[in-house]
Amino acid sequence: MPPTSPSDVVIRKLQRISELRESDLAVLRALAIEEKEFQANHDVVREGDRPSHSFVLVDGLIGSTKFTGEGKRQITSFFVTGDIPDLHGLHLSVMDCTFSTLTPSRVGFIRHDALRAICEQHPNIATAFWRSTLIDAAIYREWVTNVGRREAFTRMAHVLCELICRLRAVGRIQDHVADIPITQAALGDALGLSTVHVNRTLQELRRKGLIATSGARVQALNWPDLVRAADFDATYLHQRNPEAGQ
Amino acid sequence: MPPTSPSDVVIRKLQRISELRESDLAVLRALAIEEKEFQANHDVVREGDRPSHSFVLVDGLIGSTKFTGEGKRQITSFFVTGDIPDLHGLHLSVMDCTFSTLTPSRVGFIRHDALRAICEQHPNIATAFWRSTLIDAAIYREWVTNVGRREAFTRMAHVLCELICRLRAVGRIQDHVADIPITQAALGDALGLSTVHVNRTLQELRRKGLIATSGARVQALNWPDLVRAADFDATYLHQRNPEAGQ
DNA sequence: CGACGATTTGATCGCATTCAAATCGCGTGG
DNA sequence: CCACGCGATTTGAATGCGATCAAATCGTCG
Repeated sequence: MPPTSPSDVVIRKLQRISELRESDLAVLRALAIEEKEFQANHDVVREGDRPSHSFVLVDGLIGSTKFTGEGKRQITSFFVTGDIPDLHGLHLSVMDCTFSTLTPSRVGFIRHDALRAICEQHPNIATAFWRSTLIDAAIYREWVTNVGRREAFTRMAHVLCELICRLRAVGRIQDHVADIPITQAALGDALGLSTVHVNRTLQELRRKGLIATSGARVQALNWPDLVRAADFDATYLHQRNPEAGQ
Repeated sequence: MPPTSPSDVVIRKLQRISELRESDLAVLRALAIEEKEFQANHDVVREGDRPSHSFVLVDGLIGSTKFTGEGKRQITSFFVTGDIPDLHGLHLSVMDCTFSTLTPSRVGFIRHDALRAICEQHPNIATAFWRSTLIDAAIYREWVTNVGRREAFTRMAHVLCELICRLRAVGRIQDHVADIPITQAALGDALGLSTVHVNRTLQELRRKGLIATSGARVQALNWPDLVRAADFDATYLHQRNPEAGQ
């Protein structure tokens, strides 16, 4: 099969979250997207930038990150294949966060003026993009709760559940096995925990038989129990067919 | 002067964050909004609801809240006059969080179908509404960072700075004096802290001469130092004229 | 005055951090 | 093929920030 084109990735993403007409698809297929590769731990867009493009994540894992004045890093959300992490840049001129690759990634850049033209002429597509940013916001909300009110064990289980659900939705998972070469340090930055505690928490999850890890691979050994331990309810992901691939 | 109409509040809000034409204003002025009063600590919209309206906060303070399985509450964001907290409900059918009043509040309900019709016919207004939800998302992002990586003292100072900035932007503040009858318990739920620790943290802020409180009133005694202590940078609020009223 | 919610204080506990060092895993070069 | 280097993971011990529990005080409204 031919390599997936970036615009296909965008189309599939929008189809997962909203209803598109055949005419909309044609418009999106014609969208010019410039592809680029990044190694792990590279900034795609930086806080303070005033970008003229947004980017779609074609493959890999990206984090929206912020730094405190003390230099501590917080990852405020993950992004997987199909996501358009900085779509908000279309209407917010200054970036208030940095988007960094957490694994080697392929991204496609889309000109803002092209997006604006499409949104103006195709309200249906505009709504789909809008909806995409709203789902991102829903995830941020859940993360506030996760970091603010859940203890480390539950918190860790919760992000893992989220990642597995989102990766499954984009076909990146077989049998609850996620191939995520994410470091424990990055997990800590996402959870507001120290690396040391991330390590111990993962050990506890393994000891309880909820997950198995082999290198970068994380496997949910007992999905129902993991979900329960995580206090996880996928509603906030607003997936149209959440049970797909269960 | 005549009492402010809900649609005026909406118009002012949108004007603060984007450029509107005279024709847009006329459309918005014609928007039907049904006003309602709520006491403090009442749910306006609940998690799980599938509302047919969104609401604008005409006066008061509202929190977007979530509960963990253990029954712990997290406030994921505050909303002030002019904000449309559940605008995301326009494109996300199921509510993933509850909106509760933190003080007695006046809110105005706007039908989704009316909003959809406007957005379809006036891309300019649609963009303004979209932008409003993007700013909400930016605030959620900052809160993840605040709760995840800042210690109690800085964290508390940070929310206070945010609240003061936002209240000032809507003319609810004279001389850094905010009239916010918010309980320490609610502050704790917003910060992911216990009520006891909120109390002690506020005492520390007072002891250092950064704030003064008298009942519900919070006063920034030394704005530059408070901002510094808070590690606060208002960029994420995406206000068009951030220095207004400084 | 009485009542109830909010604030304040004191004492103890525990989860997670911090610091330090050892081990593992893997790619590179001798 | 082995030695080396470097980043990631793991382990141990000590510390501390904030939670929890319990009780007193304040404030306001009926």
